[in-house]
Amino acid sequence: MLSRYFTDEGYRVSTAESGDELRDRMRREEPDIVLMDLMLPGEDGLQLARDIRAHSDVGIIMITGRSDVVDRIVGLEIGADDYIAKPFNLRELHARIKTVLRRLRPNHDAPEPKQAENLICFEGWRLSAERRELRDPAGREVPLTTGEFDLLLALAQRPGRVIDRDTLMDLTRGRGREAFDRTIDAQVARLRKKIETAPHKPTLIKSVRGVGYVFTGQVSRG
Amino acid sequence: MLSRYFTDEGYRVSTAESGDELRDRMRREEPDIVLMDLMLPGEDGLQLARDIRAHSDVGIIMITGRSDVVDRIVGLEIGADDYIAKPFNLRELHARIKTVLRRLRPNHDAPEPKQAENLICFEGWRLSAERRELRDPAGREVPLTTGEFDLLLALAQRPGRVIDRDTLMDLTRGRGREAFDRTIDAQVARLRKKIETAPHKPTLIKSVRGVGYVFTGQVSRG
DNA sequence: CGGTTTTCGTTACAAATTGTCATAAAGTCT
DNA sequence: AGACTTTATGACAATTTGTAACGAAAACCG
Repeated sequence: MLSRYFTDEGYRVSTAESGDELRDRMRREEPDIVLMDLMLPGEDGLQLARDIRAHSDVGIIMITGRSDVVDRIVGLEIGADDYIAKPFNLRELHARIKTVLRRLRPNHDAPEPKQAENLICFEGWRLSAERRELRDPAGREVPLTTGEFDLLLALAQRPGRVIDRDTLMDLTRGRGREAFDRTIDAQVARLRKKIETAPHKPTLIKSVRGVGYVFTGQVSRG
Repeated sequence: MLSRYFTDEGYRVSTAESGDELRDRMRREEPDIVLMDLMLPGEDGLQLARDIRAHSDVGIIMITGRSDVVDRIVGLEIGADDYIAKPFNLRELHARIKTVLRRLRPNHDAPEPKQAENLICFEGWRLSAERRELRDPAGREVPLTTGEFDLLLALAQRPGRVIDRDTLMDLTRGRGREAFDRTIDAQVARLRKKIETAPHKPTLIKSVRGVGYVFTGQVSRG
Protein backbone atom coordinates (compact mmCIF):
# COMPACT_ATOMS: atom_id res chain seq x y z
CA MET A 1 0.00 0.00 0.00
CA LEU A 2 2.75 2.42 0.93
CA SER A 3 4.73 1.38 -2.09
CA ARG A 4 1.84 2.09 -4.35
CA TYR A 5 1.09 5.46 -2.86
CA PHE A 6 4.61 6.79 -3.04
CA THR A 7 5.21 5.39 -6.48
CA ASP A 8 2.19 7.33 -7.63
CA GLU A 9 3.61 10.39 -5.96
CA GLY A 10 6.67 10.08 -8.12
CA TYR A 11 9.14 8.39 -5.82
CA ARG A 12 11.19 5.37 -6.66
CA VAL A 13 10.31 2.76 -4.10
CA SER A 14 11.90 -0.51 -3.10
CA THR A 15 10.78 -2.87 -0.39
CA ALA A 16 12.67 -5.33 1.71
CA GLU A 17 11.37 -8.23 3.72
CA SER A 18 14.30 -8.68 5.99
CA GLY A 19 17.31 -6.99 7.41
CA ASP A 20 19.60 -8.72 4.97
CA GLU A 21 17.47 -7.71 2.07
CA LEU A 22 17.47 -4.14 3.32
CA ARG A 23 21.23 -4.04 3.55
CA ASP A 24 21.46 -5.47 0.08
CA ARG A 25 19.12 -2.83 -1.33
CA MET A 26 21.02 -0.08 0.38
CA ARG A 27 24.21 -1.09 -1.34
CA ARG A 28 22.63 -1.38 -4.75
CA GLU A 29 20.25 1.50 -4.79
CA GLU A 30 21.56 4.07 -2.37
CA PRO A 31 18.18 5.29 -1.24
CA ASP A 32 17.61 8.73 0.18
CA ILE A 33 15.41 7.51 2.92
CA VAL A 34 14.49 4.29 4.72
CA LEU A 35 11.05 3.74 6.17
CA MET A 36 10.95 0.88 8.63
CA ASP A 37 8.55 -0.76 10.97
CA LEU A 38 9.89 -1.31 14.44
CA MET A 39 8.01 -4.55 14.72
CA LEU A 40 9.79 -6.91 12.44
CA PRO A 41 9.07 -10.59 12.40
CA GLY A 42 11.95 -12.40 13.95
CA GLU A 43 14.33 -9.52 14.01
CA ASP A 44 15.13 -6.62 16.21
CA GLY A 45 14.09 -3.46 14.42
CA LEU A 46 15.94 -1.24 16.79
CA GLN A 47 19.18 -3.07 16.37
CA LEU A 48 18.76 -3.03 12.63
CA ALA A 49 18.19 0.70 12.60
CA ARG A 50 21.18 1.33 14.81
CA ASP A 51 23.16 -0.78 12.43
CA ILE A 52 22.12 1.11 9.36
CA ARG A 53 22.76 4.40 11.03
CA ALA A 54 26.24 3.22 11.86
CA HIS A 55 27.06 2.68 8.22
CA SER A 56 25.12 5.34 6.44
CA ASP A 57 23.69 8.82 6.59
CA VAL A 58 20.47 7.77 4.95
CA GLY A 59 17.29 9.29 6.39
CA ILE A 60 15.42 6.92 8.66
CA ILE A 61 11.77 7.12 9.60
CA MET A 62 10.44 4.62 12.12
CA ILE A 63 6.92 3.28 12.14
CA THR A 64 5.59 1.72 15.28
CA GLY A 65 2.41 0.21 16.57
CA ARG A 66 2.67 1.42 20.10
CA SER A 67 2.44 5.12 20.44
CA ASP A 68 4.47 5.17 23.60
CA VAL A 69 6.59 8.14 24.19
CA VAL A 70 9.21 5.65 25.22
CA ASP A 71 9.29 4.25 21.75
CA ARG A 72 9.61 7.66 20.30
CA ILE A 73 12.52 8.47 22.44
CA VAL A 74 14.26 5.22 21.81
CA GLY A 75 13.62 5.53 18.10
CA LEU A 76 15.06 8.98 17.80
CA GLU A 77 17.85 8.18 20.15
CA ILE A 78 19.31 5.58 17.87
CA GLY A 79 19.42 8.10 15.12
CA ALA A 80 16.12 7.89 13.32
CA ASP A 81 15.23 11.22 11.75
CA ASP A 82 11.59 11.00 12.52
CA TYR A 83 9.01 8.72 13.95
CA ILE A 84 5.36 8.02 13.25
CA ALA A 85 2.86 5.87 15.13
CA LYS A 86 0.26 3.61 13.62
CA PRO A 87 -2.32 4.29 12.59
CA PHE A 88 -1.04 7.24 10.62
CA ASN A 89 -2.40 8.83 7.53
CA LEU A 90 -0.49 8.85 4.31
CA ARG A 91 -0.46 12.56 3.90
CA GLU A 92 1.17 13.03 7.24
CA LEU A 93 3.77 10.40 6.50
CA HIS A 94 4.41 12.06 3.18
CA ALA A 95 4.88 15.40 4.85
CA ARG A 96 7.41 13.94 7.25
CA ILE A 97 9.29 12.29 4.45
CA LYS A 98 9.50 15.58 2.63
CA THR A 99 10.76 17.22 5.76
CA VAL A 100 13.48 14.66 6.29
CA LEU A 101 14.51 14.83 2.65
CA ARG A 102 14.69 18.57 2.87
CA ARG A 103 16.87 18.38 5.93
CA LEU A 104 19.11 15.80 4.28
CA ARG A 105 19.67 17.53 1.00
CA PRO A 106 20.30 21.09 2.01
CA ASN A 107 21.27 22.17 -1.47
CA HIS A 108 18.03 21.00 -2.96
CA ASP A 109 15.89 23.14 -0.84
CA ALA A 110 17.92 25.34 1.38
CA PRO A 111 17.65 29.05 1.31
CA GLU A 112 20.49 30.64 -0.59
CA PRO A 113 23.77 30.48 1.21
CA LYS A 114 23.64 33.24 3.72
CA GLN A 115 26.30 35.67 2.76
CA ALA A 116 26.69 39.39 2.94
CA GLU A 117 23.97 40.96 4.96
CA ASN A 118 21.20 38.53 4.28
CA LEU A 119 19.19 41.19 2.62
CA ILE A 120 16.58 40.21 0.11
CA CYS A 121 15.48 42.90 -2.31
CA PHE A 122 12.50 42.71 -4.58
CA GLU A 123 10.71 45.38 -6.56
CA GLY A 124 12.14 48.07 -4.36
CA TRP A 125 11.32 46.36 -1.10
CA ARG A 126 14.04 45.25 1.26
CA LEU A 127 13.68 42.35 3.63
CA SER A 128 16.41 41.89 6.19
CA ALA A 129 16.68 38.46 7.70
CA GLU A 130 19.04 39.73 10.35
CA ARG A 131 17.00 42.63 11.54
CA ARG A 132 13.77 40.80 10.87
CA GLU A 133 12.26 43.83 9.25
CA LEU A 134 10.76 44.85 5.98
CA ARG A 135 11.06 48.22 4.31
CA ASP A 136 8.84 49.40 1.50
CA PRO A 137 10.18 51.06 -1.66
CA ALA A 138 10.03 54.43 0.07
CA GLY A 139 12.24 53.13 2.86
CA ARG A 140 9.54 53.10 5.50
CA GLU A 141 9.42 50.13 7.76
CA VAL A 142 6.38 47.91 7.42
CA PRO A 143 5.62 46.17 10.70
CA LEU A 144 5.21 42.44 10.26
CA THR A 145 4.24 39.96 12.91
CA THR A 146 6.54 37.04 13.59
CA GLY A 147 4.39 34.68 11.59
CA GLU A 148 4.09 37.05 8.66
CA PHE A 149 7.78 37.66 8.60
CA ASP A 150 8.65 33.98 8.69
CA LEU A 151 6.24 33.25 5.92
CA LEU A 152 7.53 36.03 3.72
CA LEU A 153 11.10 34.97 4.35
CA ALA A 154 10.35 31.36 3.52
CA LEU A 155 8.77 32.40 0.26
CA ALA A 156 11.18 35.14 -0.76
CA GLN A 157 14.18 32.93 -0.16
CA ARG A 158 12.88 30.64 -2.87
CA PRO A 159 11.63 32.96 -5.60
CA GLY A 160 9.90 31.35 -8.54
CA ARG A 161 9.48 28.06 -6.77
CA VAL A 162 6.08 26.75 -5.89
CA ILE A 163 5.98 25.69 -2.25
CA ASP A 164 3.20 23.50 -0.96
CA ARG A 165 1.36 24.20 2.25
CA ASP A 166 2.94 21.37 4.20
CA THR A 167 6.38 22.62 3.40
CA LEU A 168 5.46 26.18 4.26
CA MET A 169 4.06 25.02 7.54
CA ASP A 170 7.20 23.13 8.21
CA LEU A 171 9.40 26.03 7.18
CA THR A 172 7.60 28.55 9.34
CA ARG A 173 6.62 26.49 12.32
CA GLY A 174 8.53 23.29 12.40
CA ARG A 175 5.75 20.76 12.48
CA GLY A 176 3.36 19.53 9.84
CA ARG A 177 -0.19 20.55 9.46
CA GLU A 178 -3.53 18.88 10.01
CA ALA A 179 -5.72 17.74 7.19
CA PHE A 180 -8.02 20.66 6.63
CA ASP A 181 -5.82 23.34 7.96
CA ARG A 182 -6.28 26.77 6.49
CA THR A 183 -3.62 28.36 8.62
CA ILE A 184 -1.26 29.10 5.77
CA ASP A 185 -4.03 30.53 3.63
CA ALA A 186 -5.07 32.90 6.35
CA GLN A 187 -1.54 33.99 6.98
CA VAL A 188 -0.94 34.54 3.27
CA ALA A 189 -4.05 36.70 3.13
CA ARG A 190 -2.82 38.80 6.04
CA LEU A 191 0.60 39.16 4.54
CA ARG A 192 -0.79 40.15 1.16
CA LYS A 193 -2.85 42.82 2.76
CA LYS A 194 0.35 44.40 4.00
CA ILE A 195 2.61 44.10 0.98
CA GLU A 196 0.45 43.91 -2.11
CA THR A 197 -0.91 47.08 -3.59
CA ALA A 198 -3.94 45.15 -4.82
CA PRO A 199 -4.42 42.11 -2.58
CA HIS A 200 -7.03 40.76 -4.98
CA LYS A 201 -4.57 40.71 -7.86
CA PRO A 202 -1.35 39.81 -6.09
CA THR A 203 1.92 40.33 -7.89
CA LEU A 204 4.38 39.18 -5.26
CA ILE A 205 2.82 36.08 -3.79
CA LYS A 206 0.74 34.04 -6.19
CA SER A 207 -1.42 31.02 -5.48
CA VAL A 208 -0.96 27.81 -7.39
CA ARG A 209 -4.19 25.90 -7.21
CA GLY A 210 -3.94 22.47 -5.71
CA VAL A 211 -0.39 23.05 -4.53
CA GLY A 212 0.56 26.13 -2.60
CA TYR A 213 2.15 29.51 -3.19
CA VAL A 214 5.04 31.06 -5.11
CA PHE A 215 6.98 34.22 -4.57
CA THR A 216 6.98 35.95 -7.92
CA GLY A 217 8.87 39.13 -7.15
CA GLN A 218 12.16 39.77 -8.94
CA VAL A 219 14.72 39.05 -6.28
CA SER A 220 18.26 40.25 -5.93
CA ARG A 221 20.32 39.79 -2.84
CA GLY A 222 22.54 42.40 -1.40
CA MET B 1 1.46 -6.53 -32.28
CA LEU B 2 3.35 -4.14 -30.03
CA SER B 3 6.18 -3.94 -32.49
CA ARG B 4 3.79 -2.99 -35.25
CA TYR B 5 2.02 -0.38 -33.21
CA PHE B 6 5.11 1.44 -32.02
CA THR B 7 6.78 1.26 -35.38
CA ASP B 8 3.75 2.99 -36.79
CA GLU B 9 4.03 5.57 -34.07
CA GLY B 10 7.49 6.40 -35.28
CA TYR B 11 9.66 4.50 -32.83
CA ARG B 12 12.53 2.24 -33.74
CA VAL B 13 11.63 -1.15 -32.42
CA SER B 14 13.63 -4.33 -31.92
CA THR B 15 12.43 -7.54 -30.40
CA ALA B 16 14.25 -10.26 -28.54
CA GLU B 17 13.15 -13.79 -27.84
CA SER B 18 15.49 -14.55 -25.02
CA GLY B 19 17.62 -12.99 -22.38
CA ASP B 20 20.75 -13.51 -24.40
CA GLU B 21 19.23 -11.93 -27.43
CA LEU B 22 18.14 -8.99 -25.32
CA ARG B 23 21.63 -8.45 -23.96
CA ASP B 24 22.99 -8.64 -27.44
CA ARG B 25 20.54 -6.03 -28.75
CA MET B 26 21.30 -3.75 -25.86
CA ARG B 27 24.96 -3.71 -26.76
CA ARG B 28 24.37 -3.16 -30.45
CA GLU B 29 21.50 -0.75 -30.44
CA GLU B 30 21.57 1.09 -27.14
CA PRO B 31 17.83 1.42 -26.80
CA ASP B 32 16.19 4.14 -24.77
CA ILE B 33 13.71 1.81 -23.22
CA VAL B 34 13.11 -1.88 -22.69
CA LEU B 35 9.64 -3.31 -22.53
CA MET B 36 9.57 -6.76 -21.06
CA ASP B 37 7.09 -9.36 -20.01
CA LEU B 38 7.67 -10.77 -16.57
CA MET B 39 6.49 -14.15 -17.73
CA LEU B 40 9.20 -15.42 -19.96
CA PRO B 41 9.28 -18.96 -21.21
CA GLY B 42 12.05 -20.82 -19.48
CA GLU B 43 13.71 -17.82 -17.95
CA ASP B 44 13.34 -15.69 -14.88
CA GLY B 45 12.09 -12.30 -15.98
CA LEU B 46 12.83 -10.71 -12.67
CA GLN B 47 16.37 -11.88 -12.61
CA LEU B 48 16.86 -10.70 -16.16
CA ALA B 49 15.50 -7.26 -15.36
CA ARG B 50 17.66 -6.95 -12.28
CA ASP B 51 20.56 -7.90 -14.44
CA ILE B 52 19.87 -5.29 -17.03
CA ARG B 53 19.38 -2.64 -14.43
CA ALA B 54 22.71 -3.54 -12.92
CA HIS B 55 24.49 -2.77 -16.18
CA SER B 56 22.51 0.04 -17.67
CA ASP B 57 20.35 3.05 -17.03
CA VAL B 58 17.95 2.14 -19.78
CA GLY B 59 14.26 2.70 -19.01
CA ILE B 60 12.46 -0.50 -18.10
CA ILE B 61 8.74 -1.09 -18.26
CA MET B 62 7.44 -4.42 -17.01
CA ILE B 63 4.39 -6.15 -18.35
CA THR B 64 2.73 -8.79 -16.27
CA GLY B 65 -0.27 -11.04 -16.41
CA ARG B 66 -1.20 -10.99 -12.80
CA SER B 67 -2.25 -7.63 -11.56
CA ASP B 68 -1.16 -8.38 -8.06
CA VAL B 69 0.12 -5.53 -6.06
CA VAL B 70 2.87 -7.88 -5.14
CA ASP B 71 4.02 -8.03 -8.70
CA ARG B 72 3.91 -4.32 -8.99
CA ILE B 73 6.06 -3.95 -5.99
CA VAL B 74 8.49 -6.57 -7.05
CA GLY B 75 8.69 -5.04 -10.50
CA LEU B 76 9.47 -1.56 -9.29
CA GLU B 77 11.69 -2.83 -6.59
CA ILE B 78 14.18 -4.25 -9.03
CA GLY B 79 14.39 -0.88 -10.65
CA ALA B 80 11.78 -0.94 -13.36
CA ASP B 81 10.61 2.57 -14.19
CA ASP B 82 7.02 1.63 -14.59
CA TYR B 83 4.74 -1.33 -14.64
CA ILE B 84 1.60 -2.27 -16.53
CA ALA B 85 -0.73 -5.22 -16.06
CA LYS B 86 -2.36 -7.23 -18.81
CA PRO B 87 -4.73 -6.60 -20.27
CA PHE B 88 -3.65 -3.07 -20.98
CA ASN B 89 -4.56 -0.81 -23.79
CA LEU B 90 -1.98 0.46 -26.19
CA ARG B 91 -2.67 4.08 -25.60
CA GLU B 92 -2.01 3.72 -21.93
CA LEU B 93 1.19 1.82 -22.53
CA HIS B 94 2.23 4.48 -24.99
CA ALA B 95 1.54 7.20 -22.45
CA ARG B 96 3.68 5.46 -19.88
CA ILE B 97 6.49 5.00 -22.33
CA LYS B 98 6.41 8.66 -23.12
CA THR B 99 6.47 9.52 -19.47
CA VAL B 100 9.46 7.31 -18.81
CA LEU B 101 11.30 8.68 -21.82
CA ARG B 102 10.63 12.19 -20.69
CA ARG B 103 11.94 11.43 -17.25
CA LEU B 104 15.02 9.75 -18.69
CA ARG B 105 16.00 12.38 -21.20
CA PRO B 106 15.56 15.63 -19.40
CA ASN B 107 17.26 17.58 -22.15
CA HIS B 108 14.97 16.30 -24.89
CA ASP B 109 11.90 17.61 -23.35
CA ALA B 110 12.70 19.76 -20.43
CA PRO B 111 11.86 23.39 -20.46
CA GLU B 112 14.86 25.37 -21.58
CA PRO B 113 17.48 25.78 -18.92
CA LYS B 114 16.33 28.66 -16.86
CA GLN B 115 18.66 31.45 -17.66
CA ALA B 116 18.18 35.15 -18.00
CA GLU B 117 14.65 35.96 -17.05
CA ASN B 118 12.83 32.96 -18.42
CA LEU B 119 10.76 35.16 -20.61
CA ILE B 120 8.96 33.74 -23.60
CA CYS B 121 7.92 36.23 -26.26
CA PHE B 122 5.56 35.57 -29.12
CA GLU B 123 3.77 37.96 -31.45
CA GLY B 124 4.26 40.79 -29.03
CA TRP B 125 3.05 38.85 -26.02
CA ARG B 126 5.37 38.19 -23.12
CA LEU B 127 5.05 35.22 -20.82
CA SER B 128 7.19 35.20 -17.70
CA ALA B 129 7.75 31.84 -16.08
CA GLU B 130 9.20 33.44 -12.99
CA ARG B 131 6.46 35.92 -12.40
CA ARG B 132 3.82 33.55 -13.62
CA GLU B 133 2.18 36.26 -15.64
CA LEU B 134 1.30 37.10 -19.20
CA ARG B 135 1.32 40.53 -20.77
CA ASP B 136 -0.40 41.39 -24.02
CA PRO B 137 1.29 43.33 -26.84
CA ALA B 138 0.18 46.56 -25.20
CA GLY B 139 1.95 45.56 -22.01
CA ARG B 140 -1.19 45.00 -20.01
CA GLU B 141 -1.27 42.01 -17.74
CA VAL B 142 -3.73 39.33 -18.73
CA PRO B 143 -4.82 37.40 -15.64
CA LEU B 144 -4.47 33.66 -16.12
CA THR B 145 -5.56 31.02 -13.69
CA THR B 146 -3.05 28.47 -12.44
CA GLY B 147 -4.22 25.86 -14.91
CA GLU B 148 -4.27 28.23 -17.85
CA PHE B 149 -0.81 29.48 -17.08
CA ASP B 150 0.65 26.01 -16.72
CA LEU B 151 -0.93 24.91 -19.95
CA LEU B 152 0.27 27.93 -21.89
CA LEU B 153 3.76 27.53 -20.49
CA ALA B 154 3.86 23.85 -21.41
CA LEU B 155 2.84 24.68 -24.96
CA ALA B 156 4.88 27.83 -25.48
CA GLN B 157 8.04 26.18 -24.22
CA ARG B 158 7.75 23.75 -27.10
CA PRO B 159 6.72 25.86 -30.08
CA GLY B 160 5.95 24.01 -33.27
CA ARG B 161 5.79 20.68 -31.55
CA VAL B 162 2.57 18.78 -31.40
CA ILE B 163 1.87 17.66 -27.87
CA ASP B 164 -0.71 15.01 -27.17
CA ARG B 165 -3.23 15.26 -24.39
CA ASP B 166 -1.59 12.70 -22.15
CA THR B 167 1.65 14.57 -22.25
CA LEU B 168 -0.05 17.88 -21.61
CA MET B 169 -1.85 16.38 -18.67
CA ASP B 170 1.38 15.03 -17.38
CA LEU B 171 3.17 18.30 -17.93
CA THR B 172 0.56 20.42 -16.22
CA ARG B 173 -0.62 18.17 -13.48
CA GLY B 174 1.92 15.47 -12.90
CA ARG B 175 -0.19 12.36 -13.32
CA GLY B 176 -1.84 10.78 -16.32
CA ARG B 177 -5.39 11.16 -17.40
CA GLU B 178 -8.46 8.98 -17.65
CA ALA B 179 -9.62 7.51 -20.90
CA PHE B 180 -12.27 9.90 -22.15
CA ASP B 181 -11.08 12.96 -20.45
CA ARG B 182 -11.92 16.29 -22.01
CA THR B 183 -10.11 18.25 -19.37
CA ILE B 184 -7.36 19.52 -21.60
CA ASP B 185 -9.80 20.48 -24.33
CA ALA B 186 -11.82 22.55 -21.92
CA GLN B 187 -8.74 24.24 -20.57
CA VAL B 188 -7.50 24.99 -24.07
CA ALA B 189 -10.85 26.54 -24.91
CA ARG B 190 -10.67 28.75 -21.85
CA LEU B 191 -7.13 29.76 -22.60
CA ARG B 192 -7.93 30.57 -26.21
CA LYS B 193 -10.74 32.78 -25.10
CA LYS B 194 -8.20 34.89 -23.26
CA ILE B 195 -5.37 35.07 -25.75
CA GLU B 196 -6.79 34.52 -29.22
CA THR B 197 -8.45 37.41 -31.01
CA ALA B 198 -10.71 34.95 -32.82
CA PRO B 199 -11.00 31.85 -30.66
CA HIS B 200 -12.76 30.03 -33.49
CA LYS B 201 -9.83 30.52 -35.81
CA PRO B 202 -6.94 30.23 -33.39
CA THR B 203 -3.54 31.45 -34.50
CA LEU B 204 -1.48 30.68 -31.40
CA ILE B 205 -2.72 27.31 -30.21
CA LYS B 206 -3.88 25.01 -32.96
CA SER B 207 -5.58 21.65 -32.62
CA VAL B 208 -4.10 18.64 -34.30
CA ARG B 209 -6.87 16.19 -34.87
CA GLY B 210 -6.34 12.81 -33.32
CA VAL B 211 -3.30 13.96 -31.39
CA GLY B 212 -3.36 17.12 -29.36
CA TYR B 213 -2.30 20.72 -29.68
CA VAL B 214 0.61 22.79 -31.00
CA PHE B 215 1.79 26.21 -30.12
CA THR B 216 2.19 27.99 -33.45
CA GLY B 217 3.26 31.43 -32.30
CA GLN B 218 6.65 32.72 -33.40
CA VAL B 219 8.70 32.39 -30.25
CA SER B 220 11.83 34.18 -29.15
CA ARG B 221 13.25 34.04 -25.69
CA GLY B 222 14.62 37.00 -23.87
C1' DC C 1 0.26 38.18 38.97
C1' DG C 2 -4.13 40.60 36.78
C1' DG C 3 -5.29 43.27 32.98
C1' DT C 4 -4.43 44.71 27.97
C1' DT C 5 -3.17 44.20 23.58
C1' DT C 6 -1.55 41.29 19.67
C1' DT C 7 -1.36 37.53 17.13
C1' DC C 8 -2.97 33.56 15.14
C1' DG C 9 -5.77 29.27 14.42
C1' DT C 10 -10.36 28.15 13.20
C1' DT C 11 -14.67 28.58 11.14
C1' DA C 12 -17.98 30.15 7.94
C1' DC C 13 -19.24 31.80 3.84
C1' DA C 14 -18.16 34.04 -0.68
C1' DA C 15 -15.52 33.84 -4.86
C1' DA C 16 -12.78 31.56 -8.14
C1' DT C 17 -11.28 27.63 -10.59
C1' DT C 18 -11.67 23.46 -12.87
C1' DG C 19 -13.51 18.70 -14.08
C1' DT C 20 -17.50 16.76 -16.30
C1' DC C 21 -21.26 16.44 -19.21
C1' DA C 22 -24.25 17.63 -22.97
C1' DT C 23 -24.73 19.47 -27.26
C1' DA C 24 -23.12 21.82 -31.27
C1' DA C 25 -19.66 22.27 -34.67
C1' DA C 26 -16.01 20.74 -37.51
C1' DG C 27 -13.31 17.29 -39.71
C1' DT C 28 -12.65 12.65 -42.19
C1' DC C 29 -13.77 9.01 -45.02
C1' DT C 30 -16.21 6.50 -48.36
C1' DA D 1 -23.83 13.78 -49.28
C1' DG D 2 -24.12 10.61 -45.25
C1' DA D 3 -22.09 8.24 -41.36
C1' DC D 4 -18.92 8.52 -38.00
C1' DT D 5 -15.04 10.77 -35.10
C1' DT D 6 -13.09 14.26 -32.90
C1' DT D 7 -13.09 18.94 -31.04
C1' DA D 8 -15.39 23.32 -29.17
C1' DT D 9 -17.86 25.28 -25.75
C1' DG D 10 -21.58 26.59 -22.51
C1' DA D 11 -23.53 25.05 -18.24
C1' DC D 12 -23.12 23.16 -13.90
C1' DA D 13 -21.24 20.85 -9.85
C1' DA D 14 -17.39 19.94 -7.03
C1' DT D 15 -13.28 21.53 -5.27
C1' DT D 16 -10.12 24.96 -3.82
C1' DT D 17 -8.93 29.54 -2.31
C1' DG D 18 -9.88 34.34 -0.19
C1' DT D 19 -11.16 36.73 3.65
C1' DA D 20 -13.79 38.53 7.53
C1' DA D 21 -14.94 37.45 12.14
C1' DC D 22 -14.34 35.39 16.50
C1' DG D 23 -12.11 33.76 20.39
C1' DA D 24 -8.10 31.34 22.55
C1' DA D 25 -3.47 31.77 23.47
C1' DA D 26 0.63 34.42 23.74
C1' DA D 27 3.02 38.54 24.50
C1' DC D 28 3.32 42.69 26.94
C1' DC D 29 3.17 45.72 30.92
C1' DG D 30 3.00 47.63 34.73
